Amino acid sequence: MQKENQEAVERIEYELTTLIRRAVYLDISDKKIGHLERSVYLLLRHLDECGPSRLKALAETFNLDISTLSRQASAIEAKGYITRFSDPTDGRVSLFKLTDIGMEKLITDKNMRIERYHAMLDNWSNTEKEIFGELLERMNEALID
Amino acid sequence: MQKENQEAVERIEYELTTLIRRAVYLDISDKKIGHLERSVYLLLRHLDECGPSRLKALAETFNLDISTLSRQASAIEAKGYITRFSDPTDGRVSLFKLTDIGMEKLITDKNMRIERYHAMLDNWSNTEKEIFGELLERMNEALID
DNA sequence: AGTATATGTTTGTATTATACAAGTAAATCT
DNA sequence: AGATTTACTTGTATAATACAAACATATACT
Repeated sequence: MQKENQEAVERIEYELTTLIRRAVYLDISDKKIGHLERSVYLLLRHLDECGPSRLKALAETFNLDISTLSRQASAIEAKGYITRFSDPTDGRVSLFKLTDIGMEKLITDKNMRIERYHAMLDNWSNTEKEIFGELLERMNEALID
Repeated sequence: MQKENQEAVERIEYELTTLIRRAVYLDISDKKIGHLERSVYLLLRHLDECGPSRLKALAETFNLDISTLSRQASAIEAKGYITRFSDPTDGRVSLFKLTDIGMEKLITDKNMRIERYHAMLDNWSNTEKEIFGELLERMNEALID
């Protein structure tokens, strides 16, 4: 079953698998130079965007087991970036929200990341950046099962 | 230091981190339905593209420790997808190459992956796919330290 | 040639992220 | 009020990884 755009799709497959490997490596290196780990960054970012969240919702967002999120959240809480409070309408539920420190960390880290993207994409035209962002967004839509 | 294309870059940063999380998850799910793990897939693909390779070179390619590659390669060898042979010019070096079975596995897996990309990108135009592939390739260039 | 040093790989050990299962606490249903 | 469900935590096992030590082979120096 040969597709008309076989080559383009093969290239996308190739480049995306490569990109993921490199990006994951970059995250690991980042950790060593003081950036937040990706998991922490994503969790803080989610709380910032979506407001207080419970573990179950976070686990679904990140496609991870609740027990994993439970430990992640506890660790991030211990660092003082988030706090936990009881849902007034349901005593079983722990809700998590950003602390001021967490918000500062998030902003700092986000800016460092964006700064790096600026540097990496220095020689791209505005239009190219816009198109890339748009296509990435569509790719992300497509990646949802 | 406000950049003229701040928004586009922020969007790229956002979408890329999201994409990585989703893609990593997809890889884990894939493993469960019979696909090769990403690490195995990448190693087989590299051997196919670059010919017989030594551990040190593989470790550098994937930004992993040599000891990690040593174990990965042994595991893949045990499955029969690659074989090891001595470099005739240097008795210390083990070179790895694909077996016939490994090549078959690689082709099958690659086709499954590409098939899925075809399905995911079904409603993209040819031009969009081409542009996305090209920009991904440039992004990958940019990601090299 | 013989010893010291460098290189390539393997193996031992510790850490981390993860899932699954069992346990605990709180809410809901009857 | 007791049974069931839901939300979370904790115990345990596994896998991927890095770092360090060990081992084998090659190269360099004298």
